[in-house]
Amino acid sequence: MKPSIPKGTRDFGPTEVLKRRYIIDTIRKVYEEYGYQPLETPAMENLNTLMGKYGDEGDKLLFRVLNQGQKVKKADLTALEEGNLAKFSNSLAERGLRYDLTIPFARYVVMNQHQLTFPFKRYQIQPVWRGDRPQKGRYREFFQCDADVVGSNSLLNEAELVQVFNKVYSQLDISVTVRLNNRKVLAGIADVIGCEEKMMDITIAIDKLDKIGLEGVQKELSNRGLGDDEIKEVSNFLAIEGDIPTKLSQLENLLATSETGMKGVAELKTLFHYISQVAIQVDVELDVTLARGLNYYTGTIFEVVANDVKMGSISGGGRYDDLTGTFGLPGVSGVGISFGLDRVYDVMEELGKFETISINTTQAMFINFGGETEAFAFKCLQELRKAGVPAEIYPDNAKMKKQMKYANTKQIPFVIFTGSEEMETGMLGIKNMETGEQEKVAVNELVNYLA
RNA sequence: GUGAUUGUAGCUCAGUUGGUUAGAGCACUGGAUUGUGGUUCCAGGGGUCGGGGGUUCGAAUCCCCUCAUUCACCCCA
Repeated sequence: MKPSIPKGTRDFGPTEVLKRRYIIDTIRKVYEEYGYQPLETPAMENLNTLMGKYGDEGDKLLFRVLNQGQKVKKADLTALEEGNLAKFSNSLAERGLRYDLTIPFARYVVMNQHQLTFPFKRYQIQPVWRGDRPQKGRYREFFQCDADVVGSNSLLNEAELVQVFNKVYSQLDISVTVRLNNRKVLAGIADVIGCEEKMMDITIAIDKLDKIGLEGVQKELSNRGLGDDEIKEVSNFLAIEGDIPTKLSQLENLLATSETGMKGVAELKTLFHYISQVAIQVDVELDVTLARGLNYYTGTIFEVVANDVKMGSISGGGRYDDLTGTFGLPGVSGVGISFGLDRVYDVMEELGKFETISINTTQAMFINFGGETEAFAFKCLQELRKAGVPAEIYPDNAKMKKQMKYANTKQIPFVIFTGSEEMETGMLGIKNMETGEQEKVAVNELVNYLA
């Protein structure tokens, strides 16, 4: 048979793993610097934990884990006959692969509420699964790097998360724009035009502004059932321009009649004030058209895009006022962000940011000359490892050329010769693979030489 | 779920209006060089042309089906 892996999944070879680890380590260190603590949850959750949390689209994209053993008898064949495929497929599975890290976190918080000290700050770097059609920057298995804080309404949390974006992307040397908005502002827009129930339709439409333009948005609003006057009012919001204080005051004017909207503006004002107090190198924008994010966001919304690469958002996040409510713990507010590891990787690859990262860890390799010298080299090797120097010996007495080629391909910086002559004199030949120079070094000097 | 795209050696790709034994570069193996890689030269191995069916004297090439890929829409990291 021809070997293959499932659609939208990937193998990661040694160099890819090292590059991915570099990104993960960068994010993890910044998270820890800001007081977030690690958490890991199972790949699988009970389906009822997951269902209904991500909208209809999300439910469709959930990977279900088929029931096994006696549980297959639970299959609802009546539903199948009636053509109710959704009901039928739900009867086949009770568990599913996690779709994001936020819902499992909420579940964890509720289950452990009495053990946790609030505000609780956690980070989580694990894979998630979605049954999308793969395309650029979109995979069926991908890593998210989340940081969330629950049990605090303070906008200082939001400000710190912007700092986290700033620090991580500065360290990774990616030029990005952090876009900010507030769900309450979006609700306010629907509010002032008297279409509260159409908030989702409006946000989905205006979110496409940069993609389909003003006329496209207006057309979409019309398709979604808005009248001409209402569309005109929405257009006023799309026309907001200028620096952040200007935008905020324009928003204030337009939203004056909406309590919710004004609250959103006030929150944005506070957040931008906090941000202005600290050093931020990346671009931070207020974008009224930013609507993206999952259904449960209620306050601040974050999105990060790379400035020099055409790719969807590489990070996102937001505040959710009642995330744990569905699990029986109402009134706990949280805010969090997520880095899309795979997209960050793709961006860095496209920008050539990995060229300076070393793909090798082995510092020295012993050539294997066979016979007694093999054991001698093996013994010398132990000295290096004991001193913490990553080293290896070529395991077979292969041709010199083959061994050298192996060291060269693996980019091992030093090759050590321990033939019969070296064994007698105790002076080992050590070759610098970069310069091609070779020297004689005593066995007990090896560690110092390589240090 | 919708619409396109591309499938030829391990990888990246040529392959003319359908015409002899399907090619190149890189990679790999051996040799020039029996204790010295990365440069050079020589030689070699490696192909169900994604799969199935059809048209034809003849198909990598044209038609149909199918599978896979990539991209876009929807939605999202």
